[in-house]
Amino acid sequence: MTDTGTRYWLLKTEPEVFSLDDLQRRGVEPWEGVRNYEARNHLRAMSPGDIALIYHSSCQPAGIVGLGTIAGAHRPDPAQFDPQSPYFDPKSSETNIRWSLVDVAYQSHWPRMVTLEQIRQTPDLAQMALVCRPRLSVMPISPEEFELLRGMAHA
DNA sequence: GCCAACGTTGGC
DNA sequence: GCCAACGTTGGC
Repeated sequence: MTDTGTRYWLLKTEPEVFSLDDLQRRGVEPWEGVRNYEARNHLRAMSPGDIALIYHSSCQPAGIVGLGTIAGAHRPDPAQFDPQSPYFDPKSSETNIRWSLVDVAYQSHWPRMVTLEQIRQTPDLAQMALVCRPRLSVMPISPEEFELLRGMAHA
């Protein structure tokens, strides 16, 4: 019997490029441009209905601002085949699809942002890849971490 | 298959 | 905008 429980993921985005407000306006957005194999493997492990914690990076303050849901199975990222795209990858082909994306649907803004600083100051969150692996842009979140973060957002 | 050079990420 | 950390590339 495979695990069918809801899983939790963290997705980073630079709000100057694409923010949670943008996701709310769009409704659903293809999460394109992930070009790191570990992050890609996490995308490929996602299932429809999984929860995405949306994290704003490269801004002041950085932190988790709300939630999305994974809206469909992963699929090839079309940008890898588009020479006009900044995410073009000449080594990708139809028979060697290097990069994947998932579609992310807007769910909610949290009542208050949970900042990176708060996360760092919380001992039970010190194992998060966000802290230990600062350059990873897609990462799994445990149910325990999710509940703790959700509580901080609603405190 | 090692590893130096290079490019990118992301906090500050 | 700086720069440390670190993932990726490519010459050997």
